[in-house]
Amino acid sequence: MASAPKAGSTARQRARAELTREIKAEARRQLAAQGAQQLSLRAVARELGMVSSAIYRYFPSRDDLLTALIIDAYDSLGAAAEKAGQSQPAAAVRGRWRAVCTAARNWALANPHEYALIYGSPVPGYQAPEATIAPAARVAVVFGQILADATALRLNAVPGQDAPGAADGQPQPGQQAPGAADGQPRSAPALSPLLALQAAALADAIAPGVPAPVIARALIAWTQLFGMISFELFGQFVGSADPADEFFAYAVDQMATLVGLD
Amino acid sequence: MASAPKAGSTARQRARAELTREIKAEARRQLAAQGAQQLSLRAVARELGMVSSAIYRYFPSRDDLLTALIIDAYDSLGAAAEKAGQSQPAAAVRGRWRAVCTAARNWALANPHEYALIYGSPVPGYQAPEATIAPAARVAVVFGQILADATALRLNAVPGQDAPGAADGQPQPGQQAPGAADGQPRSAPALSPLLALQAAALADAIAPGVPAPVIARALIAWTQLFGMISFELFGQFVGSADPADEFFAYAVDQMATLVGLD
DNA sequence: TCAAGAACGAGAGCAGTGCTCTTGACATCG
DNA sequence: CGATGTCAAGAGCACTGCTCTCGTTCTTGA
Repeated sequence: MASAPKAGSTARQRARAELTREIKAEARRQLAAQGAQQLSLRAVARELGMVSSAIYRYFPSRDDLLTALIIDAYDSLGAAAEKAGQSQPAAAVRGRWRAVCTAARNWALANPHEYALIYGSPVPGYQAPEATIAPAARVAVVFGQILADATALRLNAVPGQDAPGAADGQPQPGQQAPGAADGQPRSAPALSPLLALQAAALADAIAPGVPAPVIARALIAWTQLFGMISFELFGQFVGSADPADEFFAYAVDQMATLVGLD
Repeated sequence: MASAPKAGSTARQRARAELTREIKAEARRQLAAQGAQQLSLRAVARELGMVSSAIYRYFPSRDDLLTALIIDAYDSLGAAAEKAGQSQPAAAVRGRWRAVCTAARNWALANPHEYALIYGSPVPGYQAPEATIAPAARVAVVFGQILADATALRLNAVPGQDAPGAADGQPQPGQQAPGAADGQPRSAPALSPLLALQAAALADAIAPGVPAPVIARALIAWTQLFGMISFELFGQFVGSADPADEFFAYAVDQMATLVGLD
């Protein structure tokens, strides 16, 4: 984000950007080492050879430092997901889905404290500021693109036939469930009006052209993915699916089928 | 748990049990009001009119107090799930599944900080002690019973025919996927050896007689459920499935179908 | 019954935290 | 050159978890 030192700045501004970056780097180091709870402004300052009050010139409070780290974490995870999403040909939607899910898990396993920071319980009174929602959406956008590509592929494959109730994202309730013969994985219950609306809005935002029922199922897969990662990371799997590698692969596959990825 | 004052104790023991309970109650109040991070032994002591060091006679450290609260939270959630699981006739497996899921969500919404305590990021160096795993398993046990009942029902309904590869919970890989005609929701990929083993062990523990593939899918549903609740509680749904009531009902239904609940 | 001993509450104290305020040095710009 | 704004530093406040010591009180065993 704002970590590239602008060339045309005064020395003071460059020094400020530099120090801001160093503070974040040291804070990230402590975060990775001991978790968010143990992140101490004083310790960061100590490590950087400055006095604690100086930190407040750069981050007005501990929460602001944490927010910066949260944004970085979202961006880091988002970049990993995007890279994984482009690692395969656009048409290989199922392979891309698998790659993105695996990338998300690997990122979480490699950066458990960062993951806990963004997908664990939010810090006490902490309210996610506006600046976090865009980076937070990056992973969702990757999934949306895969869905959109899959939908477009299906439409092209069967030129004369519309995707079931897809055009307006607002199918008549109870009308588009018959038979699982057209790529829809299975007869699905009709979406409630509000849910259909939410799905349509989501499609408009990040997955143009994708039918609402597919979006709704993708939401399921989305929550399943991060639920699974959280369970693994937070130790909820001990005694059941631990180690979780094979269960993870199985679940990713099942969810791909659920959302109708070929 | 150990909150009922034993009758045949000395006055001192009764006073100790009483005070232990009061400390936990006040701590729970603070937890509900401000979250685990803000839970302060000193504040608890202050509120109880005692001096902070006295608390250490009852809980050797802050973590021990938190552990007690965690166990209580698991028990509270487990009790809610069990009650919901028994709110309907045993044969109504799908209705029971729905009831238990809804109960879990309602409990989480009513006790967000307690939920975050047990399903959010684990506190810094906190390692879940042995005493927590039994209460933590209560919800899983409820789900296991529903699965076991569903399996038994299916076996009784088709007396001459075994459930596919169910008897030993260890079906021959790649053998039981053909056709979705027997209650299995859909052709499913074969389980990997390790996953089949984990599922079989899990079945032995809490869901006797349930085929391994069903267990594996139930694990998916399990992680999906808590992933969904976490996303709702931790604000990951803002802008997408918020409010989440209808999405929740939809997802619960889809997961019931996934695990093959009629 | 009565003394030894365990359990207890109170208090002082240590090391640490986030954060505020003031002070004096320095760089930048008019 | 001088005014202005930025900066690091330090002292200090209120708070935290936790330890240790000190009398007191209750429990228990001889």
